[in-house]
Amino acid sequence: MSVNEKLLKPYNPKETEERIYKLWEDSGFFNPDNLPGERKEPFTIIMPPTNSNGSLHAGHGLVMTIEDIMVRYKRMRDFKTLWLPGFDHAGFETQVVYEKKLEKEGRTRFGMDPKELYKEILDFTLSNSKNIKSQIKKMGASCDWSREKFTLDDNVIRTVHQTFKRMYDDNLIYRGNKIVSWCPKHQTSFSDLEIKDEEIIDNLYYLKYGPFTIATARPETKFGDKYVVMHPDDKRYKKYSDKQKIKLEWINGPIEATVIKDEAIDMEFGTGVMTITPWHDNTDFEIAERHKLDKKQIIDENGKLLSIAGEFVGQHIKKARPLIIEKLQKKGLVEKIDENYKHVVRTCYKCGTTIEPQIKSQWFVKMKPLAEKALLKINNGEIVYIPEHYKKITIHWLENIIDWNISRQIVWGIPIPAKICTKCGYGMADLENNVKKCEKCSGAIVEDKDTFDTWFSSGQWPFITLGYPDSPDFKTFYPTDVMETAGEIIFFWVSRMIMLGLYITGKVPFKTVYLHGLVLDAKGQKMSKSKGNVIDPLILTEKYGTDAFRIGMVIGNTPGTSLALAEERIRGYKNFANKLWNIARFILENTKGETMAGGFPERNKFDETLRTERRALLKDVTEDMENLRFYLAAEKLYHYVWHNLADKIIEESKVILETGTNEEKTRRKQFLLHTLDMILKTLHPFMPFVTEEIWSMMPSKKNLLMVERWPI
RNA sequence: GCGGGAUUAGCUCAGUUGGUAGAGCGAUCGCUUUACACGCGAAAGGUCGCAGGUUCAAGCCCUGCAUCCCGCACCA
Repeated sequence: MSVNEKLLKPYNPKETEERIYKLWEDSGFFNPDNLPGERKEPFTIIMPPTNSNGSLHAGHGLVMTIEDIMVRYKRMRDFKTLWLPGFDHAGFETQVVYEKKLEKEGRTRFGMDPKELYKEILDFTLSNSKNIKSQIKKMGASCDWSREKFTLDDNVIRTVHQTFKRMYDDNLIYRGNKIVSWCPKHQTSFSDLEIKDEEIIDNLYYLKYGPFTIATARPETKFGDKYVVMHPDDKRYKKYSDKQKIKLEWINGPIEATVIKDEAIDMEFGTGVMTITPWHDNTDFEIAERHKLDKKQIIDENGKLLSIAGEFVGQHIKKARPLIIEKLQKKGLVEKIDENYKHVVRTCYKCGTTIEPQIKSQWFVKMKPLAEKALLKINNGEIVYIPEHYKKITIHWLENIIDWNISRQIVWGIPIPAKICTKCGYGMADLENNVKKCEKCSGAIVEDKDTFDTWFSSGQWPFITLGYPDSPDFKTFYPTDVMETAGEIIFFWVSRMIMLGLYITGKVPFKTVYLHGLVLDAKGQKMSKSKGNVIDPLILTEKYGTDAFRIGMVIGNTPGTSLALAEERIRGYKNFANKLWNIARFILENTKGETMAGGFPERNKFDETLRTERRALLKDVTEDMENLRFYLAAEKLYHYVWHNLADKIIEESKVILETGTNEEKTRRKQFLLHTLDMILKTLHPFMPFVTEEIWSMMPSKKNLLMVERWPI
């Protein structure tokens, strides 16, 4: 099909996109080593590794669009541009997805051979990532596939292990017997971030405990309670002294309780007296630690009562609670029940199961020293946050950081290279299987069966992907320039990358953090499978073209703000792609035979106005691009193309090209060609396919548009 | 309780250093005009949450208030 024939039909993204992407890929220009010209200054973005447990969703569409805009712009500005793609095994997330799949098949991971399970999930993940990769290509992403990384690649695991060892040697990682958040359904512990708070209305039970009345929402934990705690300043309980023993009748018979005075008690709450269950409550644990009190497990890992519960042993706490209350009532120990008690319970962020705090021996990262270093850099302004308020949020989090539990009791992840003493519980990092007995007590050791929190490894992603410490890539491209990701994972990922990056390499891993918001459905609701309102970006690109989807995701979407994705919106930008196509048709048809070489014939005042306008736009747009204000740049281009170039300039050109002198005609043709040239270049980062396609018909064309110079 | 954000046209949202309010979609009227009906033209629509303050000038800066959203912590 000749150029003109093609232009005579409406723009057809379906016919165009795959062909153009192949042109780009075959050119080799996605790889910074192959870019034309002298390029000294690098520009690097590490793509957030894509979860490989499903297919591409609208949020990914936004990531691919924004990052591609950045790298295409920088490539056109002569940077040695690297956008490094990756795929994420996504530890717990993927395991949850896979468990659901197993459930549907009537299977369960419990009782499965861990190696077998691992292999199944690996196959599942690899087949997903293959699919996602082709979907990323459909979005037009110009990333360097030759440098693609997977979070379970050998060198990733090796580096993560070395980091673990180094932190262990530096006393930044320790094995601790501490209270952790345990999900009884998923049978693993979590860090504090995998917890979702939920407000519920519950019963608050007022129970008689010897001479006291205690208030509790969880009577099922009270079997082992033998410490009764009150505030030292509470006048009501002045006559009781610290460590005083009191004999009293309790759920399963008489016990001896010990009075403890502790300032953690809120005198206003309930009766100002409580009993503690250190094994299953954070605050209680802390009180017990302070006073060196006994701790006893009441509830097992499945949420069932242990033998300490006497007749209730083996019962699930949910079922046991009313029975326990019944028994207490019979014994006359229930004073009253407040049925309207509003409080917050902590739940598993994935399944909503109530978290059961448990004391467990786990690996923890000491966060304070890491956070302090990060705070220094952030407060120094060494990392730019877009939008800015994320900086404050980060600082607030870092200033209040607590130690990070990095052990997970799941198979899908990077194994923790450590040995645990069976006698004293001491943990030892051991990369090469050298440890044969406990270094502390000489007791027998076992291999740690746990895996790392997936964020512990992805927190090292920027320097790992670039081949720390020896690779030339690491020297060239680290620290990276922009980390573009979802605002949601500012703590999970971004902040930890800063801390771990600083710790290992001594440098902040990126200079700018660009955080986008959530992509919501047209009504502004969060998309979810259960609500059935998930928008598949590929259906939209199929229907309206990838360019329409991309610019539709960008215009009017400020960083950090969530975006309601309405189909009509994308449709509107499809019309824009077509408009651009028709503008090109008009200009190319009316400038046949013209070349763009040489200067302009003498210009008159009128042309000068147009040229000034165009120059002002270019300056403005370039400034927006430099400041990552893509939503503004795109909108200005849109407005200029449609309401200036098409509505005004082309309309008056019809008259000039019809009735003008030869000189006027030539001058106008040149103006139109140069304007189209500039528009194609500046729109290219946003709408790479249609611009590249039109570019192929331009008289000024020498190389692919993707490596043309930005026209300023 | 601590922290962050939002409040601008019917809807979704822009508005960069303060200088007479913008876009898309929708709704109205009129056009098959040879780049484009995936289009063209015309008109409609906002006391910029409320109350003060700074300023020659405030959607934008300051103070207070209201409503909504999010994160963190927490009282058993």
